[in-house]
Amino acid sequence: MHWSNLFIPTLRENPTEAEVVSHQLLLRAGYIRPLAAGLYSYLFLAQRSLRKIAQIIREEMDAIGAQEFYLPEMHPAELWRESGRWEMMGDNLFRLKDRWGRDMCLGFTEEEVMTSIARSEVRSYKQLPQIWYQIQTKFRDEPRPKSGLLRVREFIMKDSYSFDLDEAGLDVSYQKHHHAYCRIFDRCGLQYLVVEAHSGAMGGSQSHEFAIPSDAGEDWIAVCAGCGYSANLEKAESRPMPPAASDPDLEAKPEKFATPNRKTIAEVSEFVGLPDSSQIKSLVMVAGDKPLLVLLRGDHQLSETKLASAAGGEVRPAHPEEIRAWFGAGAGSLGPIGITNMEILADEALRGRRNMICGANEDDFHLRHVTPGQNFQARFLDLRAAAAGDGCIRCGATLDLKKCIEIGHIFKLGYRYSQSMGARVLNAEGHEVTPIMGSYGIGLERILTSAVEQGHDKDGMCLPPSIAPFDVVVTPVNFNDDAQRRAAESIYTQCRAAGLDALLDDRDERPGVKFKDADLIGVPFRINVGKKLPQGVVEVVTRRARQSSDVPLAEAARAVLERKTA
RNA sequence: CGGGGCGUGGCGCAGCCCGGUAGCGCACCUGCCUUGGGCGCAGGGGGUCGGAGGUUCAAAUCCUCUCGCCCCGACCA
Repeated sequence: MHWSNLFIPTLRENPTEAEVVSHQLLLRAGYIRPLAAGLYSYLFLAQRSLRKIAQIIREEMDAIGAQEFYLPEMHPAELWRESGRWEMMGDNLFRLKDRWGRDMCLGFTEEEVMTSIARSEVRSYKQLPQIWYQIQTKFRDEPRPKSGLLRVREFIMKDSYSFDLDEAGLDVSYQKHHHAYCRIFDRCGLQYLVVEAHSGAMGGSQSHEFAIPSDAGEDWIAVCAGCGYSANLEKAESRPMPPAASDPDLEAKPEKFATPNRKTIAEVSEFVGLPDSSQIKSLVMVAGDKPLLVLLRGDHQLSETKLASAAGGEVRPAHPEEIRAWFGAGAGSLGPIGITNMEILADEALRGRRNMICGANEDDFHLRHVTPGQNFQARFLDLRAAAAGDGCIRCGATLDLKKCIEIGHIFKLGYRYSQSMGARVLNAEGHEVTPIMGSYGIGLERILTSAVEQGHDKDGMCLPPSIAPFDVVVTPVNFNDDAQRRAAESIYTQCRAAGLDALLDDRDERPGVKFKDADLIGVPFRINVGKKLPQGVVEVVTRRARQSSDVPLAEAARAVLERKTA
């Protein structure tokens, strides 16, 4: 294509609203323009890149026997009521009414639609397994869209769904997806982690997340440098660092002492001259309408996800009035001793500890010499969030926390949807059974965004050739020079004949402008046709490495092809 | 939903405190010039100052309300 005819509105300066690099560059390079909060128009370059990403995904999904569908993105509420998600999704679901007043919603994911097709058409185990997918727009009414294309209200997702007769079959479908996802992200030129993930409130037994380490990300991933264990912080287990001070070795009874105006862990620590890890942190949470007293080591943080799993549902912090009513004291003076009106859950890190400090359930008083399991009883389980510096649960090496972008998620759904929506097949014995499902998502824009986050420099993007909008740009340094122009045209034709996505920068601009623009939009290779032309030589420049080499005119296209596939 | 910030030509900003003819850089158009990293010179077009109401002889500027956007937090299979 000829650049002079294209709409590639590059900007010299960064728009102020953009903070993360990928957002700035996608705007500056003329890939996208904002329409409203969390809604972007994908201009020519973005669309080309997304099409390449979609094609890679399509090829790899097809390779595992998945079948592409095209589904409605506007759904009747009835389907969502059947699965229970109409109520569960809350404000995140885009809802609307048709002219007859019937409730509708915009596609969030497609479990309901896929399951409804399966239940009405799939009758026999002989038809299983099935893997169905789509690459379409999804809608989520995010409370806070942010970071360019990273968190938006309308985006493109590849989501697939597997239907199997039994768990062994689901394992196979899951592994196929795991494999396909690795192929997809490899081909997109991304460096990613495969991490154990929380399977969520929707049930499900196993889940992995594909994560791109990046400061722009919103997920925290715990990574072990020793054995490679990695898990989403919502799920990660760890061995805590030992307490900063050893427990006093003495037989003593809990003893009340005054702590005037000391409410926080830090204030009490300073007052008693002991580290945070010598204290018991007491949090009051509410699951449904049931209060829970949650105990952690003073320097640890609660993982609400782990607590929710333990409690079997969503949890929230108790309100100050509730705490006052249940404990007779404020939040700064709580402890487990004497508490009989609610269940007490204690983090594993408190097991075996002795003579610790906790609140006395009386304002401005604490207790010392409190020994878990002796002075109070509790259910011990893993409740704390892993922290950087903790030991790996598998090998003991030090865990690191990395911020990541979640680009893909695979998920054993189990019977959640097939059960509630009544999908049934006959098995080999002629008995009616419920098929087991998996669901598997990839965010297309997040692949592009991650590629920019991982590949950029001060001049712009350095996109991997597989997903860049063009492979190569041919740049005659002086387009008014007839010889250069003719040579550039001929090289451009050569490139196209070689199967390269080529762009000819035929604009009557100064060389600096052309070079800057080419760097900005991230085309992986550039062929400069300039002052060496009289010797029959042009330059092939690799964007990412900023390497330039002289090649004979006739070999320019082949040189790019070699570098692209290298 | 809580906290903070910002809305002035396509983009980046100044002007606002202390009311008095709306400005700068880039981009855009015309001409000349120039051609290896966002040239140079000259001329030119383009703005309901987010919106509504109020105060005032007079509002981009002061007051009230409102809308939008960004950031932090909460939220987020």
